Amino acid sequence: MPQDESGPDAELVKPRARRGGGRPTIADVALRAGVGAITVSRALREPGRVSPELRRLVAAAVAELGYVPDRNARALASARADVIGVLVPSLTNSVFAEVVRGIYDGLGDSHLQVQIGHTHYSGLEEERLLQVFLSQRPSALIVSGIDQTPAARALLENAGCPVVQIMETGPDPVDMMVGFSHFEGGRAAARHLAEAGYRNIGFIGARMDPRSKRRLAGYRAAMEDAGIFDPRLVTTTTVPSSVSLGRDLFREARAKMPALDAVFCNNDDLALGVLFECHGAGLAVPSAVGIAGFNDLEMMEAAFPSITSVRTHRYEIGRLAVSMARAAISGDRPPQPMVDIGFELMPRESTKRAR
Amino acid sequence: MPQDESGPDAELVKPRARRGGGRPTIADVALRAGVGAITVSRALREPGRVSPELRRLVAAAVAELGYVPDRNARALASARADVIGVLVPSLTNSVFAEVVRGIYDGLGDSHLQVQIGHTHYSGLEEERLLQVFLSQRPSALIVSGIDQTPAARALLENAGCPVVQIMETGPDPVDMMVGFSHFEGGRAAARHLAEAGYRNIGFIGARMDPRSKRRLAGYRAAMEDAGIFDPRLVTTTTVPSSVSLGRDLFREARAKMPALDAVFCNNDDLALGVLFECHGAGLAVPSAVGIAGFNDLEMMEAAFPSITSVRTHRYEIGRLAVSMARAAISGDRPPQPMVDIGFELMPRESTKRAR
DNA sequence: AGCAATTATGGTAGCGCTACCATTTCGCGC
DNA sequence: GCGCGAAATGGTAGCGCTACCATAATTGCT
Repeated sequence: MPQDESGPDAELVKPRARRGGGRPTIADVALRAGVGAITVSRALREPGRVSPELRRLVAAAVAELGYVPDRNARALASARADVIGVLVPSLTNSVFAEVVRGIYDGLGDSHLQVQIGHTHYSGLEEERLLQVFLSQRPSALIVSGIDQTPAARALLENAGCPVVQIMETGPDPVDMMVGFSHFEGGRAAARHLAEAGYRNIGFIGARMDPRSKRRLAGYRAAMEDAGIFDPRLVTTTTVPSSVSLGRDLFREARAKMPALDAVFCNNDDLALGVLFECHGAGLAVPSAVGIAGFNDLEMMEAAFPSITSVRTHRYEIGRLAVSMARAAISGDRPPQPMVDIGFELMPRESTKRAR
Repeated sequence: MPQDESGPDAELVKPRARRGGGRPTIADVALRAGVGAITVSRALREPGRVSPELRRLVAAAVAELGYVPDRNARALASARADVIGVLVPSLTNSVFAEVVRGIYDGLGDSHLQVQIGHTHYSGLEEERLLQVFLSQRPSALIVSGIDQTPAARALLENAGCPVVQIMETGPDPVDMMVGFSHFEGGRAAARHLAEAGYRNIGFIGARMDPRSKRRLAGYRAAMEDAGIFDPRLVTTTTVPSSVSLGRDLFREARAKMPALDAVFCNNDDLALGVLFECHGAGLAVPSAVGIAGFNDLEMMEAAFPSITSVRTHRYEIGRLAVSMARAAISGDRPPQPMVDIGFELMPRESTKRAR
């Protein structure tokens, strides 16, 4: 016990104001409850290991003092921060915004916090952020995609915490995985257009990150199966996606291939742009041009005509990723470390060609 | 100095493996560089206070050992986490997604991290999150809006760190403020519609959070100025905004007021829904119905016809908020603690009524 | 030259918590 | 009755860093 407020040597050793600003500490709670500090710590973290009586005493003292544990001290002492690091390419992409919403919702009443990093679709930035995150000893990591650089992959493998890769499925998970096959998603969309009777089905893609490339590969597979693939049907750019880019790319595609009678778009923003371009150019949808998008954002159903899209379960991916991470943190790893959450083709007016 | 690796009492006091997992610490760097630990600390945080020679030695030792400072230890010792807490209503609202992007970009090369909390438009949730954030002693707080509950307001005033309120301007800032007048934005949009020759100008609003209410008030002021206000022109709901909700509300508005010849929408999602509803119902835009939105998302310009909207500077608000916070953290508060960043009316095809 | 005022550097003592081990208490089987 | 393992509780010693103060080295001034 250091000393009383007016102890004999109060002049000698000035009891300088507590650095922390006078918030109650675990020692204050322990004193008030008449137990050891460690018991307070346990009562808060593993209530099962403390007798009900003491648990009640501690709870009362916590309430009386308005005690709030100091996360920084806890993290330092346990060499583990109650933080889940999340790496996404971008938050303005509403697909990832919904994933992140799912992640937050999945936290529930746990004391975990989320730390978000934006890779801007750059592997190098991803490496850098991983290092920053790891320097905090996170409880878990959630990363987007399966195309990490070798260095990033090594960091993840030695992270010393659960890792969940999201958005995609693949053969070689670092640890756990929740996603779906973009290849199959692309294939399903292209097949749907072919079955609807369209013949010159274009592909329009922006950004062309790895997932977009796999959608393109799926499209190509379906087109080759149907014997109607032609490289001139494909129009892509590395420019980030937008609605107006959809208009531009569609114009470009038609210029290259005037017989174009349908397009499968990389994502829904582009699809919306194509729809507007058709309106502007007086092309009837779906009779003259069929349109299919990817992700099935809310507006696809509300559009006129409503736009066919491949629904992806973004919110659920976020929730599931967190729930798997939480399970792994508490020691019981999910029996199934890889989850293919699938997708759903949503056929709508924009591909109902009158035959 | 505790003891050598094979000191005399190495058997007595087992030098158990370092808890932290063997990462180099500041003491290792100090030893390597031949300086005191505190000098290393200073060389990293305030290089100006260390001689160039030692600075170089320290930098070399850091590089050799791959030293990364432990944020948790730093936060505990300094009673200050290098974290900016950010409270937004929702991240799936792309308006706030862009604010957040601006915030991240505004961090630049500082060592600050961002912690995001979602209030879900709830004052109580905002209070709860503020308490969680404050328990970490953040370096600064950025909160959305000016309508905090009294309890939240008190928390902010005693936060002990810079606080920036964003998205709006108002008379009584907690500390600093970056935003614009939603009232004036709403007024400008309504006035524009009136000047374009529309007479029965409706207001469509979803969610109706405080900012939406102020836009409505601005609309009403403009309408009363023009002598054409009628309460039946206003159609609102507390349901969250969406494109399909825009369609529904517009149908509702027309049912109530068949003479409706224009609408000012709370936001761009609703405006897009109105456009689709017009397409679906065969109503010509802009001749039969004028449409104006709010925020000026990218798709407004790309729509057909392009949609008039009030451009808000969301990304800039985020950037500016961080730069003000950073200035305040380093002691030089911006001379101008309140910034009205304004807005810009973007007149487009959807309100070009042929007269 | 002499001395205060200023720098640059270092030592010490925590920040508030938890890992680790020690101690105590209890119930159980023989 | 006694030993023994399990459960409950506590003490001690840090986790890695920085605030605070002390000391040493330098400067500026009269």
